[in-house]
Amino acid sequence: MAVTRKNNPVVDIYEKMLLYFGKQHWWPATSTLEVLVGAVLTQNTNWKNVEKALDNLKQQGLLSYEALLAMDTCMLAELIRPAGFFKLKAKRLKNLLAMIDAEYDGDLMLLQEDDLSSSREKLLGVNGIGQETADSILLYGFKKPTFVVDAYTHRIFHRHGLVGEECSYNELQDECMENLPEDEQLYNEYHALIVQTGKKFCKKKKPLCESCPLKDLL
DNA sequence: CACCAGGCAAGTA
DNA sequence: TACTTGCATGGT
Repeated sequence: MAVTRKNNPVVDIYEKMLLYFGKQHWWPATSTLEVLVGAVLTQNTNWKNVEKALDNLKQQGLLSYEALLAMDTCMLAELIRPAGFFKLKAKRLKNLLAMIDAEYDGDLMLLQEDDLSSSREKLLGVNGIGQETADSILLYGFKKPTFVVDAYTHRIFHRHGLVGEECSYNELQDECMENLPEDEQLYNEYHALIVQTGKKFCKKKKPLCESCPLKDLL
């Protein structure tokens, strides 16, 4: 009975979200580098604030690998101020650029063309790049088939009894990837839809919402 | 006013 | 290892 797939809540959640919101076509960026920068800037930060920071860089024509590498860290911090944690994130961006410079000769394409596991390890080795940021870069920047897990994923999956309260990033990621075909486009939409659903229906203070499209799956 | 946002690392015991 | 705290702006 290999062809018959039993009822799969991970798939059900996806289909409900897709039906409600439609395709998201992430990541909202016009270059690979913009994905990397946005991935760091959005750490524990509302995307609206990230957009302001990105606009500052764009308006100055400074959203490029070369410009950011050459830029003084204090100046970078001021430009990204609206994104919050700006001094910290300026350093983190510099750390990322320095890694690309040292490990890939400053060539973003070499990082992108590296093996998934190898490039993931390199990203995780950067101070300031954790698992979610690394996976966001790999999936949305480099189109690699890795699943991005975030706080909303944890909240929603736990609410639906799919994972425990104290489950790790890897456990949650495995739960997702084991129940879905290895498909970069699917992972792309899935995480984007989780974020949309989370923002609209699964805030911390609002554990349950009548109009949530996932309500009848509980 | 309090609370939250598309996390991560460092400090403490 | 297992908690706790710092980082910071801007929206609701």
